Amino acid sequence: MGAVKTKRMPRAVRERQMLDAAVRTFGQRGYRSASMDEIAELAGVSKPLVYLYLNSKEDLFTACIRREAAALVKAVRGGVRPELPADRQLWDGLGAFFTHTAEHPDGWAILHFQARTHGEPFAAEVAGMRCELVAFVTELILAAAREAHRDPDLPAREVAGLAEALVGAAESLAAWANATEGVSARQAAATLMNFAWAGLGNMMRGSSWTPPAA
Amino acid sequence: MGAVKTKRMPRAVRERQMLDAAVRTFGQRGYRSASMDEIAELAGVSKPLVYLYLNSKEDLFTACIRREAAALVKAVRGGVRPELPADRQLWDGLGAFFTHTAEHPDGWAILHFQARTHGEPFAAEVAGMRCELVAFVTELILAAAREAHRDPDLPAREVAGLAEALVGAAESLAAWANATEGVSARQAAATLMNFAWAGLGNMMRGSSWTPPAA
Amino acid sequence: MGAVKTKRMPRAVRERQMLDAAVRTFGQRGYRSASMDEIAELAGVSKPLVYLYLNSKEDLFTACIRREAAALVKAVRGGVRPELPADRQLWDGLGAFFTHTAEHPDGWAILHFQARTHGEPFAAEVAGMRCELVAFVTELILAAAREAHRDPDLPAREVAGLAEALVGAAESLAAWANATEGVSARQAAATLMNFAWAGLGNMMRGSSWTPPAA
Amino acid sequence: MGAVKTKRMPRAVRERQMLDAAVRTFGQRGYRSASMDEIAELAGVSKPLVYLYLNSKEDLFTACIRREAAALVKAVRGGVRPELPADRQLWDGLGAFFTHTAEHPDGWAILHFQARTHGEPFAAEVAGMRCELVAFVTELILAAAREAHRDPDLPAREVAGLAEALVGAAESLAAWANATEGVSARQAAATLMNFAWAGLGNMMRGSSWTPPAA
DNA sequence: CATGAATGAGTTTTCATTCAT
DNA sequence: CATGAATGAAAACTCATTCAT
Repeated sequence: MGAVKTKRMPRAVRERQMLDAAVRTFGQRGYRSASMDEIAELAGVSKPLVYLYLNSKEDLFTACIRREAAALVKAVRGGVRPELPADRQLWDGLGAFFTHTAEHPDGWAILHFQARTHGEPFAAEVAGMRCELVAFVTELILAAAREAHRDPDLPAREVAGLAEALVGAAESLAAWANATEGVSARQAAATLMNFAWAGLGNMMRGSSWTPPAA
Repeated sequence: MGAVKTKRMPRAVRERQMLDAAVRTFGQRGYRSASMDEIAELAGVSKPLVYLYLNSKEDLFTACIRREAAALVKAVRGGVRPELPADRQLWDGLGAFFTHTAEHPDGWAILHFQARTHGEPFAAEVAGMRCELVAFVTELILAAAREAHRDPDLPAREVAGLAEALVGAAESLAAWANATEGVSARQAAATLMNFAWAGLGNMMRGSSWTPPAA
Repeated sequence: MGAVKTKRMPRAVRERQMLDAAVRTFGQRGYRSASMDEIAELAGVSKPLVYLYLNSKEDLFTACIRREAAALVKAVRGGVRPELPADRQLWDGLGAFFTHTAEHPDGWAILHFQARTHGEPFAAEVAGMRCELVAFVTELILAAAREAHRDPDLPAREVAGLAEALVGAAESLAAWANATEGVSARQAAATLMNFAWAGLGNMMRGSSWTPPAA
Repeated sequence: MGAVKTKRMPRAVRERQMLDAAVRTFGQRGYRSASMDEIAELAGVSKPLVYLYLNSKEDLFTACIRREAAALVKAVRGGVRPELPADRQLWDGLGAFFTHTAEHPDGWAILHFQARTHGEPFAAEVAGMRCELVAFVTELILAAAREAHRDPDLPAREVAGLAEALVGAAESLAAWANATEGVSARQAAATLMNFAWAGLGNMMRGSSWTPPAA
């Protein structure tokens, strides 16, 4: 395991090794419990080199978050083809999401668990990624409405709520699917797709559950 | 006025103060970052007293989790009246859930973020509570099916998936509602209720979105 | 075990219980590792009472040393009958010594191990007891010389050395006999008696091993 | 002059300094009372460095025991010349023993007092060294018997008892010689040598003190 | 560039000891 | 008398971080 003791590698490669090690360590131990010693050792470099390239533990963690967030967004966006119908795009996007999180459990642990539990600087970083995903889902909802020849003037607040709930449910299900034996990415996607499509149909039909007067 | 340095309080009172301080500190700083010093100071007692009453940081954290989990379950169960129809019960339960989490943000942070990111002993504690909530939702789904004079032989796996997604979405929305200015517990509940009711209707109708052959 | 929760016992009894508990705890855990909490609990009294009666941990330990030292000296002196010949007295004294230390292992641990490893105040206390024993042995040696109609002008320094070596050997053998399965007090005494009697005979005969010029 | 705050020394040197400081501190204060702070300060380094090189207080103490035990055994074995007669070897060995313990009082305190009073892991370490010494003495006793043209079938148990008593007496006398003004290593060795030689002669002659019927 | 050597500041935890009731 | 409530002080140990070489 670990990197073989090779010398004089270009900086970019070294940095990648460090980030790999950091993601793994942060993902498994958590931000506070992970030690720079452990990360440096796993990366196969000396500690001062980590500091030279990545400044501090905080910066290192931030770099991890950014890299993993970008990778996730790229995977989701790259998983859909814009020329297909909206429902198919949503399906493909969910599939890509669950597949990516299942294949990068440490990265997902960082984004979902660690980054949000250690103060503003990190939480904000993840919030940015979440925004992108919510925006992406919102687009798809509106596209679906257009395709159904519905007036695009769906109530903005409800669309926002739907998108938010959908992303939130996806995040929860990702953890569940990762942890539960026998639940595949495809099954998780199917469960959620049904959920989402029903809610969306309801909304476009204008029919909804009416809360009591309270 | 305020918490003047009062001395010699009965043990039960002091323990409550300590737990209050601990919940707040753990919720805001995270398990590892929270220091026993800070907790003791916030509780207005010396550190040795915290150890005398609560043994260790681990035990203290566990005690926090238990108390907050019990309080949340009690709030949800106490928010519904079993003689009402199932949909009304679900609505009331969701309302109670969002209200309670909004009113106890630190407790919710502990349950949702901190406890799950710091190893088995803690995660298991929360998993117990989650099970109770999922079971509660599952009951309601089945009750709703009965009330609609549907055969109660809904596919178990789908009901489980629905309940899981619903609870997961609720958990995510709780954080969102807490963080987003202008989103009330009532609104969060409404969004989710619509979502849930549509999914449930779909399921009972047997209609669902069909994934492509892939 | 422990003392049954009885109230209002005379001070002397309470003190005895505390010393019993302290001897046991100090003997097994060592001076530093023994905690006042543990001692108080084992004695079946509250901690402040221990302080009321015995002042401090140091004083408590000193009291233990004194009691156990006195008991040991009393056992040895009480084990011999002055009207018997010197060799029989030595034999009986050694027997009493090994029997007592075997029957009071915690007390012996305090005297032999703990008291000597924790600084002057305690070491001095034990040194006193040792002096008594050495003096006792010296008496016997001189008595033996008299009985053998030897001039009592044996070289003082050699007598001192012999007594010292004898007591030292006895102390070491006590630990060895306590720890080694199958070595009884009687056997330990026999081994040492042979040793001693031979050395004594040698000395009285004036014959001794002569060191090289060096 | 003196130990000016010198920096950046090779690891081996620093380790030696730390062990020196630890032996001194443990020897004088005892295992529990010695603090890592004090040891680090006496060694002229920071505490983390002590932990970096020697892991824990337990490991540090074990390292001390090992070093001092090895040094003592080496001194004794190195003090004798195997080509000389057995009695001369015993004399030289005792001399080396008393000289070494007198010159390294802290090391001897660790071996004789501290290590044996603080639980198995440490006691076992010393027991090993003791075994070596007892074995060495046993060899010499048998050699002496051979030189005296005695049948080498001395009773094993008695030889063991003699060796044990001899080593025990030596250990006790070492403390006595260290503590008593005006008792040199040579004198201690002479006292014990007489003792031993007489006992040995007795044993080879088959004559011994006979305990009363009891 | 790369690294072995080094540390300041902080962590959890324990313990002897004292009062107010 | 007896005790539950409370703490100051210090212990072992860890970690992010920096230089001199």
